[in-house]
Amino acid sequence: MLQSKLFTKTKKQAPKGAETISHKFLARGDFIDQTAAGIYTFLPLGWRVHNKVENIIREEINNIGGQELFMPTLIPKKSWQETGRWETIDPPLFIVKDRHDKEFGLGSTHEEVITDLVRKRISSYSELPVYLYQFQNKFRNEMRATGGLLRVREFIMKDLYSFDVSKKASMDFYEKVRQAYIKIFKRCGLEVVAVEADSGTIGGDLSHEFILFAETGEDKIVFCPACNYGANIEKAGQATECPNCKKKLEQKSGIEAGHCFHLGTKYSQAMKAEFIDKDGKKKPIIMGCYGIGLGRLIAAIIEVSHDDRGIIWPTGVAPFDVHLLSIGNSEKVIEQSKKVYQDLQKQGMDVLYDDRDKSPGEKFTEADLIGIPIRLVVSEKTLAKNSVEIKKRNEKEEKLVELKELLKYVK
RNA sequence: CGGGGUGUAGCCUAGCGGCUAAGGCACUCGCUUUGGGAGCGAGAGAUCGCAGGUUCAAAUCCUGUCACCCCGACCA
Repeated sequence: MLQSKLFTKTKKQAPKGAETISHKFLARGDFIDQTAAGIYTFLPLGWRVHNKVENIIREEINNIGGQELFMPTLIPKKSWQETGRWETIDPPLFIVKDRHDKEFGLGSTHEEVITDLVRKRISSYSELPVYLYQFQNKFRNEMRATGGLLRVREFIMKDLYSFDVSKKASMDFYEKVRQAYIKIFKRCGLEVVAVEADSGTIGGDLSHEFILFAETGEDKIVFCPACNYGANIEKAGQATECPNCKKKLEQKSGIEAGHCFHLGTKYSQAMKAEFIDKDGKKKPIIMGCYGIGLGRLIAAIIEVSHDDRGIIWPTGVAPFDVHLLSIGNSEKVIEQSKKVYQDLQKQGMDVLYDDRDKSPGEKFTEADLIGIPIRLVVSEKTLAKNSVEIKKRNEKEEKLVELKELLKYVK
């Protein structure tokens, strides 16, 4: 894409109110725009990142047998009442009325809807397991939104629901999701730990949070550096030594990047989602649910991957693969830049080409802020040596490579 | 929801009873410039969040209201 056509514009100063690093850089790079408290627009660059992250998650969840579907945002009161959550959900639902005064809760989580789907279609053990997921807007009526994308009131979540015939099968899948999550976070450049947590109003008998250690995190956890045991501080209570290895526990703060719940039969019993087992008896389906908030994940990536100049996107989640800058506006430079741009595109690379008539300093500074992993420069200087300069965002030194060798270095 | 804070041009800020509301970024035009947010000149852009009040005079003081931010509580 030509940067001269890019809708968004970077800013020298972050808007007032932006306090966390991720919020400042997302705002300055014009990845997002605030519409209201805790409600954001993803602008073209931000949405590209969002799509990259979404696709990583999609691949990994498909790999463990997930089938993608899409459920509605408007969920009738009746559905929530089946499980009693119309009253008990906290933070409370956003409630809207239709023109006949009928009430709906905007989806904050979809156990009721999906359990209804499954009970209408599943009747035998032979039809299980099923693993269903979606990417969908979630609405959370929080008391207060904080930290840019870290805690918002509307966001897109990947929510996966598992339906198994036995506790053992369900726990095996729970473990598979855990492994898939580790892969997802790794591909996003994050090292996370799974810690024991409370299951809140979602319910169930077992729950893990995937925590990324970061100063800006609002989740407090205790962590055992010796054996990697961890627990949410509410779950851990007053414990000061590790229940596994008895070593001293450390307190850390972190960002909750994902959450797994083993629900058991909480929803299937309430909603009569049952199957006929081999022995001919009706049994409730064993369920689990698994969420990742995409916006928060994106913010988390920035919290751990940046320098004082801007974002350092890990390869794979960056808005573009390559940022090509042309310095100087001689015919030769422009012609050669265009050629490099086209050649890279032919190779299937996603290239942002800074074709604007701006000062070099401005282009460099903006490139660092936006944080695309590979930066190429075409200028009189590089052309004198028949070369292109290449610099990785996460490295200090740039180097010259010959034009004909370029593809080897970029791929 | 309790406590604190802030609303001035698209963004960041100055002005805090007194003349035509000031500066930086961004924007438009011209010339220059081209390896780390360029220089000079010209220009456009604001009912000072909104409503009411006090005053000869209100961006400035008072009351109300709305919005946003921070701390706390809450958090699927």
